[in-house]
Amino acid sequence: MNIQTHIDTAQEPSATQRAYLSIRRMILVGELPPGQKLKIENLRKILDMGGSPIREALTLLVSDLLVERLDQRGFRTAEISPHNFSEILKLRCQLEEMAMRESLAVADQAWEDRLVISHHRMIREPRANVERFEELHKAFHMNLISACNSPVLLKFCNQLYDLNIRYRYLAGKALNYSKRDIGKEHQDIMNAAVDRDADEACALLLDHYKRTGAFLERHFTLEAAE
Amino acid sequence: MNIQTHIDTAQEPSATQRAYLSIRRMILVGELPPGQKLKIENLRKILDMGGSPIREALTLLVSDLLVERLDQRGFRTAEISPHNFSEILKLRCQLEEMAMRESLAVADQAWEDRLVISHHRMIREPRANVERFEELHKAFHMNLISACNSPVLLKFCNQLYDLNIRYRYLAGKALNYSKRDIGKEHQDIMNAAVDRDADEACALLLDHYKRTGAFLERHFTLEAAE
DNA sequence: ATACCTGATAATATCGATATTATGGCTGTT
DNA sequence: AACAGCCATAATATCGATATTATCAGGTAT
Repeated sequence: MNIQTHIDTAQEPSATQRAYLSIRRMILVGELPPGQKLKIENLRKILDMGGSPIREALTLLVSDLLVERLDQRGFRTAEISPHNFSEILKLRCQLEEMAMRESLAVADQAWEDRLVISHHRMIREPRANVERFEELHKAFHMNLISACNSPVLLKFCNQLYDLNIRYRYLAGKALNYSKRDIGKEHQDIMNAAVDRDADEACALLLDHYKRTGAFLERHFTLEAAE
Repeated sequence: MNIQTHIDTAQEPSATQRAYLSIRRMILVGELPPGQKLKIENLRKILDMGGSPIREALTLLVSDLLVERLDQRGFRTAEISPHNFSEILKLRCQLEEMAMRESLAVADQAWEDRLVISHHRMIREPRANVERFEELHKAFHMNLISACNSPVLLKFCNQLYDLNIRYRYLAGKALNYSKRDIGKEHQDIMNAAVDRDADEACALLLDHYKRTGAFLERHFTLEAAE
């Protein structure tokens, strides 16, 4: 429910857990569009369970900022807006820079191993399987900052990552990476990180984010203007 | 449930809302000590309501980091530790500085009015009524940064504020303000803010936090060593 | 004596049903 | 014709009960 990007305690998940993961996924990939009303009855049928775990899952999603609760009028998926996107991008850059610097300052061998492994897995995954790739992509980015000795900061970064990826999914095919070599960007960031070169790693990371950000910003601003 | 520090839609609150506020208060002021098991049955008796709103309130508190959920073993209040305290203090300083600068950069007359009013109310409140004073104290601090056009950042600051205040309550009477003039510190921060002097306001604010922080840090570190 | 298994107990997680509350169309009035 | 108030409908919020799961004490085997 929280961070646990790399580990996954393979237990039979509770109904709440299943509901949380399912609904979260549906929101992130856009199956449930922004502003969509979330009727308990509907979700019950889809997920085949009682109302209580659904309510609980939705409540968890509220604090992830992926769902909004209205007085006594139920839940709906969070709205999107150009401003909200800019806000998330900006915060993400600031918090991840903090986290990166702290992480690199105390990073040990175990961290380095984690990082290299997650990078390897990411580049080995065919880009065709979008959701799986995004999962590995997130794992890589979270591992960069994972040595940072601040669970709360990591939690915030994790949340912001999810909020951001939602916009990426919503932009969907419109995303145009043609002028970029994403693979090289990742490689360079990792190299700088392994060298413990915080300035360089942060510069590359923020550039990595801002490139995609600038594109998406334009995309959503234009779309909102329609 | 979210920010709403200054406004309060005076509607009859739902059972969930009541449970959330009650339990949150009990954790913050230390009536429910750190690590305390939270049995639904107990809370039902105390709050006189069904189990569902309680569960939902506890779920909300999980994402406030005030409550922890254990697999299938229920809930308990979050543990405390010197390291956790330092982490919160540090994050708070960094995030509030960001928020303060953004807030002052775009602050308008309405913001200034809000700030002055909340300051006035705070200094008028007798310190005897601790909980009421703390409420006003929080309102003042949140108002400083309230013009910042970033709801997510405000939400984070709000959360961190609550996590921090919990430590203050736990230290309780041990808190020794004798060498400080808290009233003047607040006044100076407000003056700098009203002057839109971001550097000065931030310097004073961080000093304000770090003074209390340094004391509490010592307090909890010593206590943990016992 | 220690460790492991087992059953009784207590607590949780979940469900189905009910009471409460919002919504939207309809009627009557201005 | 437009608007306000009202009623039927649908959805939510909440409750009480049940099934599932963890905990812990007591007993047995090593």
